[in-house]
Amino acid sequence: MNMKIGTLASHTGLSIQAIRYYEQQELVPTPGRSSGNYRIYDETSVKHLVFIKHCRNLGLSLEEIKALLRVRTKPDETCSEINHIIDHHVAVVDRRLTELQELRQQLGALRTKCGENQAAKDCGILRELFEITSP
Amino acid sequence: MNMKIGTLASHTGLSIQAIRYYEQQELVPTPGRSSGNYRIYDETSVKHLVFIKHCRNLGLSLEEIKALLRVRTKPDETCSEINHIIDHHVAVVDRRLTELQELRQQLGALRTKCGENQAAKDCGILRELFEITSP
DNA sequence: ATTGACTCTCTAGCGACTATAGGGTTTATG
DNA sequence: CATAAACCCTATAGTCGCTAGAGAGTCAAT
Ligand SMILES: [Zn+2]
Ligand SMILES: [Zn+2]
Ligand SMILES: [Zn+2]
Ligand SMILES: [Zn+2]
Repeated sequence: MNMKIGTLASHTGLSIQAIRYYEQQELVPTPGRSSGNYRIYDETSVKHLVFIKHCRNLGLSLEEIKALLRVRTKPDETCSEINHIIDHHVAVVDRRLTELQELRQQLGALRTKCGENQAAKDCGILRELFEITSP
Repeated sequence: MNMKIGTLASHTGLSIQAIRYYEQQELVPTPGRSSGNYRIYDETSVKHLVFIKHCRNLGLSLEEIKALLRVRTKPDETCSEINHIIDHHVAVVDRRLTELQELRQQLGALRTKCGENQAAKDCGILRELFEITSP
């Protein structure tokens, strides 16, 4: 049942340093220690960290995850903050998507300016980068 | 013709600190100094920094920009490295786009799990985040 | 002479870790 | 039982591309 940090790391797929970092940032409760000062975890710790990992995979920041975890400890309050966080995050992702799509298009256009191996002084990409004034 | 760093900053739209940072990272040549130890720039500096700014707007890293600038100083070599950099960068952007699109879809699906303000213990979002095991 | 606007260097901070150094602990093997 | 391998500890520095600040110096105008 009990395990040390290495086992927890392989059970969760997180790195040992990441787990210690989450502890320092107060996303996970301070674990107990063995006689040799090793951190001791159990199955609850695994679930807790898998929750965090899943949120990180969705791109949530540690502060956002912290807020979700806080709400989880107050099961009788409303979950409006949760909806708020997800909605905000969706908006951020949408904005970033739009930016990246524009970028992609500009890069594609730029790439067509050079056929293959020309002399650098004749390279259409360099010319374009040097001449274009603003996006 | 000559100008100090503040003027250069407003001519290029970059911050003063960014310009000094580019100098430190050797993306721009060490500028001359006035008697009072102020950096002195000219029109060439403006073009140089606008080039950098344009590349940054395309998401290129400072190292990539450094490589482009190096090629520009060797006008008789081939521009194959330039194509290489752009191609690599397009690939990075494409990968990131795919990731973000998946993320967006997962977030959208997650958001539908909660109607509006329920009690936190009944919130479908929290439940989903806690139960889903892997992406 | 004193303000104010500008500039200088140096340092710390952001986010979310990773990597290293220099130790201590536990476990397995001979 | 001794030793080596594997594991763990803390503390610190580094990543990237800047931003923000402290504390000092310079230059123009009033
Ligand atoms: Zn967010
Ligand atoms: Zn070319
Ligand atoms: Zn790139
Ligand atoms: Zn809810």
